[in-house]
Amino acid sequence: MQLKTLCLGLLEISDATGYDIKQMFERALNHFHAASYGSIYPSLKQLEEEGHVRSRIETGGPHPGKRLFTLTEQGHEHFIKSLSETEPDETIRSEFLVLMFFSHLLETPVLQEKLEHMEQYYDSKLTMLESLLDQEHSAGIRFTIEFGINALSAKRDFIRKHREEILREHKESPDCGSRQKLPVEKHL
Amino acid sequence: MQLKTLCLGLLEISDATGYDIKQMFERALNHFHAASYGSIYPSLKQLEEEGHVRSRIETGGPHPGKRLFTLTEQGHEHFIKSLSETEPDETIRSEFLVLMFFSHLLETPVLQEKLEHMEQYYDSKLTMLESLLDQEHSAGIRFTIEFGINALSAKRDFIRKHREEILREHKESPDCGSRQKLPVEKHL
DNA sequence: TTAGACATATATCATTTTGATATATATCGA
DNA sequence: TCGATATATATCAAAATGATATATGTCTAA
Repeated sequence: MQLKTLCLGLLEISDATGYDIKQMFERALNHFHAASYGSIYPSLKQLEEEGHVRSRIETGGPHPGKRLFTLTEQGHEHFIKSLSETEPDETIRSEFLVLMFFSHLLETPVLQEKLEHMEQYYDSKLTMLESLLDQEHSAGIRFTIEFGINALSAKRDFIRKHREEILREHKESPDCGSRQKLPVEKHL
Repeated sequence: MQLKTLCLGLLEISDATGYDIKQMFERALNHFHAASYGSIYPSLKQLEEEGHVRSRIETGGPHPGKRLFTLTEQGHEHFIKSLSETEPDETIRSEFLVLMFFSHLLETPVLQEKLEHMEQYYDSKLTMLESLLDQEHSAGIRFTIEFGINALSAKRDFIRKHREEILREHKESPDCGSRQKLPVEKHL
């Protein structure tokens, strides 16, 4: 699913500026989809060219001149159709696991620092998600929050459970930066 | 961390062609990092220009003409440094959760199909990961596999546990495609 | 009261990455 | 020996990131 489509979806919730959309990504979609201004504004522009959204410039208010986008009937229809057609999957890019994959090349204190950092990372994400539960949400949105909490705590707990063991093993192992090849099957 | 850096890391394991690197991504890094040919080949080219890798054309073998890349000492050093400096985090893009977020706009049978699809998706990923455990691995690599299994099963089990409930609730609720606004706080 | 920090708001752009396509040879099984 | 699949490289338009620039509004502590 392209970002354009997702913007359409967010405009189902309420009329919004590009800035508002960015906010929604950071607040409500934070744990499963990111987006940058560099893609949001061009998306909105294209969407308007295609007739899926309309925009008007606000005259009053604290920020006159801001551009508010509204979904058109065509855009609504298009979103429903796209949504029905997207097959569910997920993509993960974990710098943390890259780090762990090559952890034999790190020094033990560095590895320790990374593990602690990651545990904190998950903790802060969890706190953020849990705070969302204070508000009322549709069943679907509630599902995404609870799903996120479930996944995040599983990962945090895994680190908690294995950190000491990993660190102990790591301290005892030899290499660390040496140029020798890994004891790994070529086609692993 | 850029793909270039990661390619360097994979060349720590063994000399490889662009194709081999793609294979490693699909087999060993599958559950936490993807990469396409369109970025792998250019990365390798740049890496060579920068002196981080060297390449030679194979003359014999079943595929004469293939270009084998080797890490240079400089490349090795560079990788260790980059690795120590990357702060651990992870990025998730879940089309599945996008679907769930807007699930009130889907028809119940469609939602049901998506949920089943996702459960299968996690199952097949799990099978793949579990098969990796047959081989011997460094502690770090073993960690990435077990971490992946842990996270994947948490997510699969969450769907299993809540699928019926979600579907029941969904069937009872009204909207589905209607243009009415969501009962959601604007700044959720 | 006012300077500085932070929030709101939009825009642009080089660089990176994706995803699709094209091409060619090798291998393996029916 | 035909066709499917695996090995191998390359290119490119389109999408997305991440950084930067700009401007105004609001809140707070000296």
